[in-house]
Amino acid sequence: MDSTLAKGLTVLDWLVREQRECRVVDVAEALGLARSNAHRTLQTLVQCGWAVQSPMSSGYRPSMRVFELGALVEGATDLKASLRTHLDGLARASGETIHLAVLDGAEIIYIDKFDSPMPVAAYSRIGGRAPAYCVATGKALLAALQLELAALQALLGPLRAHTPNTITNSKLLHAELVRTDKRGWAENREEWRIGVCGLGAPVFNARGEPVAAIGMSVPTIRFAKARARALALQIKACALEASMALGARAPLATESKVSSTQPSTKLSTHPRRKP
Amino acid sequence: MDSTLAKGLTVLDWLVREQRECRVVDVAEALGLARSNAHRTLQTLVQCGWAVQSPMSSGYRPSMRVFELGALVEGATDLKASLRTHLDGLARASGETIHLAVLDGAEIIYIDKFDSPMPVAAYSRIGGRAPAYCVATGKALLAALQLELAALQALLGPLRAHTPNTITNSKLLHAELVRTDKRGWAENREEWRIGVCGLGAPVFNARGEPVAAIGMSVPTIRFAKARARALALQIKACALEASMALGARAPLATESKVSSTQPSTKLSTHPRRKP
DNA sequence: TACATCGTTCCAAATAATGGAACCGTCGGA
DNA sequence: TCCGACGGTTCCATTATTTGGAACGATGTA
Repeated sequence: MDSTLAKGLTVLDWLVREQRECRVVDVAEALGLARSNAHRTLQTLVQCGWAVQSPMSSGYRPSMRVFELGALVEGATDLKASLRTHLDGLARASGETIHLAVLDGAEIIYIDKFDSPMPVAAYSRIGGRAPAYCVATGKALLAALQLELAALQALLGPLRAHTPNTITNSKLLHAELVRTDKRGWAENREEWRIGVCGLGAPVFNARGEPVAAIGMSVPTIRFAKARARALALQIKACALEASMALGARAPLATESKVSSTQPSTKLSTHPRRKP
Repeated sequence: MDSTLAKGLTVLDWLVREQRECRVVDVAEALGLARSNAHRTLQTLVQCGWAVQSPMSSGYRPSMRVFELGALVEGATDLKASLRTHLDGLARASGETIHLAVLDGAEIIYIDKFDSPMPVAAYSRIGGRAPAYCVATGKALLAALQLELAALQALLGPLRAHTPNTITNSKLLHAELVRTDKRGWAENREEWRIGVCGLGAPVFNARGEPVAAIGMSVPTIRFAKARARALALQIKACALEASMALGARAPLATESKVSSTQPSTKLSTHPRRKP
């Protein structure tokens, strides 16, 4: 373990999250480094182009290179571009806030967002995170992975309650995920933030792998049963179109003339994976 | 200069740009490191959460944390969100590809993009770069900085020609930037890519600082004089609205009843800075 | 079976990082 | 104007870390 590298990455991370111009002493204090050490580390970051130093104040900020690399990482740079039209359409049709999210371990990260004209209570940000098992996009992605109970438990660890509605029993969660995968969309009823419900559906690539989820955040007031159902179908349709745009194969017709060699369990209406 | 840190950052950078899962030997070869060294460095990146190792192939990829931090860096996370409506409107009104870009040294970086239904020859990517003096967004931002000739030369260095139309004389460039700042929009006539023209206008924040530029890429075929002019006025109007949305003050009325204490040179119709 | 490739571990030698001290510039009172 | 506090930067002997060759084991290939 290269401790100097770890130290430098910590400094960079801290610098980014601090969201303001930082001085040498700030870094030194915050991370418990000697002034000279903090100074040298920051200078190295500057020389490597990961930070910039203000010529007058001599304070430090992260450079745009971090943004540049971030944009590259989301291997989905094109994914985002290809799906933007779909998301925009959904945003207009529903009038609600729309998200695009990917799974990162036990959390989801929002990679794109369309704000509703009617603002939602919960504030979300591109690059922001949420526990996968608490939000609709996360549940949609987890469901699409079709994990066994044990694998699910291993991935998520203990389920913390964030509201009284959070599902904290992994067996219940697993059962819901199976249902979710079958019907093709996920639901969140104030399981992450009180006052905010959500709907989500997975998007598959040409290889049939779930690569992202389309989500919708809806204030509970506007989440009456009939409307929720209508929105859910909208999302599901949108996610299906999006999958098509990525080259996924069409769902298995009307499920009536499917050859009987197909396994009957867990048959969902999505582009198939694990063929 | 912490060389271990520099090495680690190089590895991370390389890993991100490689856009594929990389093995220890790949890194070792590409960067001239000993196998054991590359291995330890990658392990450190994984332990610090900047990379992930595939459990089966044991190959390495950058983690979503890099994306997360990138999104945070673009201090403009909210800038992007606030301007998205404007950009979208402009994209629809014009039918052309729209960009949002910020200045990073002598280059601009695209931080948002709306693709035209009629595709442009030049391919651009969110997170992509271009020389500021060759593209409309870059010229709009440079113009808004109101640099003296010497400062401009210092910032840009020698001007390389990327097409026969690229402006390679810094005096000519400076003169054009002064004009650009006055009229409120910038133009690029195949100075970066043959076949592609562009228009751009700066967006100012509440403190009157130029924070981004709205740009439009138009194939030369659709860039006839009359249309170009019409589009330029659209962009200028859009950028002004966007500036307002960020809290910039309105331009100085009709420039008629402006107090005579104002310096007469370089007076532009944008929200003022350097008060 | 033999061979090649690659990930990983180990360790003594070589090198780089560390942090205290000192220096210098700036700012804000007294 | 002088003083003291603060913070950025430089220096350097001590210390701790990184380094890379060698070796091991696993996996795949001729």
